[in-house]
Amino acid sequence: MRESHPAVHVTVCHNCPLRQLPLFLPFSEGELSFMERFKVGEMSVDPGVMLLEEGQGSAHLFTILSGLGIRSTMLENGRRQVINFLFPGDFVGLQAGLSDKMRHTVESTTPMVLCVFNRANLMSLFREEPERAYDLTWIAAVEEHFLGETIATLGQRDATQRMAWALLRIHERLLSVGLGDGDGRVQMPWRQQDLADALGLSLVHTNKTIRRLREMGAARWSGGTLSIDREQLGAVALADPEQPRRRPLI
Amino acid sequence: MRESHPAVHVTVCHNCPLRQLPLFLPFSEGELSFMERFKVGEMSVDPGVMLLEEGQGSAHLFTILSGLGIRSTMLENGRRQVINFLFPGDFVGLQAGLSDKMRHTVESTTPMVLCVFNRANLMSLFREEPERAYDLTWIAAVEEHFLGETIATLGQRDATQRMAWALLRIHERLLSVGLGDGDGRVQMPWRQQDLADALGLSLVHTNKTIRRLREMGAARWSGGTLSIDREQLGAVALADPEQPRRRPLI
DNA sequence: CGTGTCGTTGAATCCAGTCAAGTGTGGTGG
DNA sequence: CCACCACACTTGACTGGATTCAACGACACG
Repeated sequence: MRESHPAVHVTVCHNCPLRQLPLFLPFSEGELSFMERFKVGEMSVDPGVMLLEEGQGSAHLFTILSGLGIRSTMLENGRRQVINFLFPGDFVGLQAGLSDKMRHTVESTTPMVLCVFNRANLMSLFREEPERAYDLTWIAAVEEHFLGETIATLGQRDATQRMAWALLRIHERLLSVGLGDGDGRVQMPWRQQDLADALGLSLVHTNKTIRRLREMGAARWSGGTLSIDREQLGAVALADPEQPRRRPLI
Repeated sequence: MRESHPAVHVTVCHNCPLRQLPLFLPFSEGELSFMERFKVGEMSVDPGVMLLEEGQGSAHLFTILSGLGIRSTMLENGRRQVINFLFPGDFVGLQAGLSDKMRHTVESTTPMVLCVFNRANLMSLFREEPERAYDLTWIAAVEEHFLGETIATLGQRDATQRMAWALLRIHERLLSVGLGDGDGRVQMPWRQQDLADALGLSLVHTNKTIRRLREMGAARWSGGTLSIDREQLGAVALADPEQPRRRPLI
């Protein structure tokens, strides 16, 4: 996956089915020179490594070539919030607002391989590669949409619905990056605590919620393997048949 | 504020102190031609108007010149989630991922004046105006960061902390766009229901929470006017002196 | 002067958090 | 080989914060 050291041979990222982000297609001849300057190199890390740390500055941006991670923040009161889970194809480090002050932590959950870019050259990317710059903005916009969905989930769904929603999303993305066994089962490297921190639930209640989903046959998750009943999970995530809260405005 | 109809005289947006976004600085001579094509016109709307509707397509992007609004989504179960409040200087309509399918609703809370752009010409902007394109991405990235903060708040803070956090943010932004009376009081056009839907609280509990903040002298809000004790509100928003939840990971 | 909207308050219920303890697995070292 | 520890996952009992239900007051508007 990284046998070719020539800094430019990055043919992996175009394989992001979920978002279909065309940012890192195999380069054609003429483009090599600039991308070479922009790309600093590749980086592979073990599980549990902090790639970006809250409060620290970082001169780099990353693209995930392989592996899974977590983006989170620590509140002043000591509680951790997982902002989102990171999958191959995701772009990391832009969220600080193009400045280099990190407001959140990024860490690897599994071994990861990343493509490292120089933040200082970002403006050049916009000048010399408008198409890729466009794609970059596209990624940011899509991710913003995802975060909006997360906000809606945290704000308006109960524990069971949140969990169903999360497992659905995670399963979907893991499948899409080829971490399934071809039979609906996927490798699920995150812990219940991570899910809990992502969904704003306590660990205990997270556990009990998963159990409930297991008992109703909507999801099985044990030993790092997850399989779901898409139909049923979807029904749970959306549901709330009775008492549709009357719309408050107009 | 919109006496000059010549579609290009958009000297307002550069005045966004909070984000300092230089997207719409007064144009120099050479730039007129392109921005003229990109900009479709201006639009002013009354309070309570849907600018973008969930599920509808939109060929347009907007910049808010003046006025306040709300971006929200409706869940399948009938509950509304306010994603964020909209202030002058905000860019609206990008969040769908540069596609034109709207996944959320944008509506005006006060009378608004907007700068309307043609989504189809966005790619041209990247080709012909890399600097502005960069700024655009910057906005998206900053907003993504804001949403991350919101997620953390919804996930990890209780009602009082959320409310303190929200009032703090809103007050800050209203001040920064010049809606203060110079004496710490600001015009606060949103209803308690809007706050409730933004913070994932019930209307009743929202009310009681505001009351609690009022009683402790941290915030006064009545008749569309809000004034706060920044110190105290900040303390409430962060707090939780006891039982710092032990870190779960590493 | 009804009607609708927004704000306010009290009482009852319940979802989710906290506390506490127990299981199972893998790693380490005597 | 087994005691010991660390870690993730479970489960039960209790508590409490937030929701829901239900009214009522204030104000605007036709």
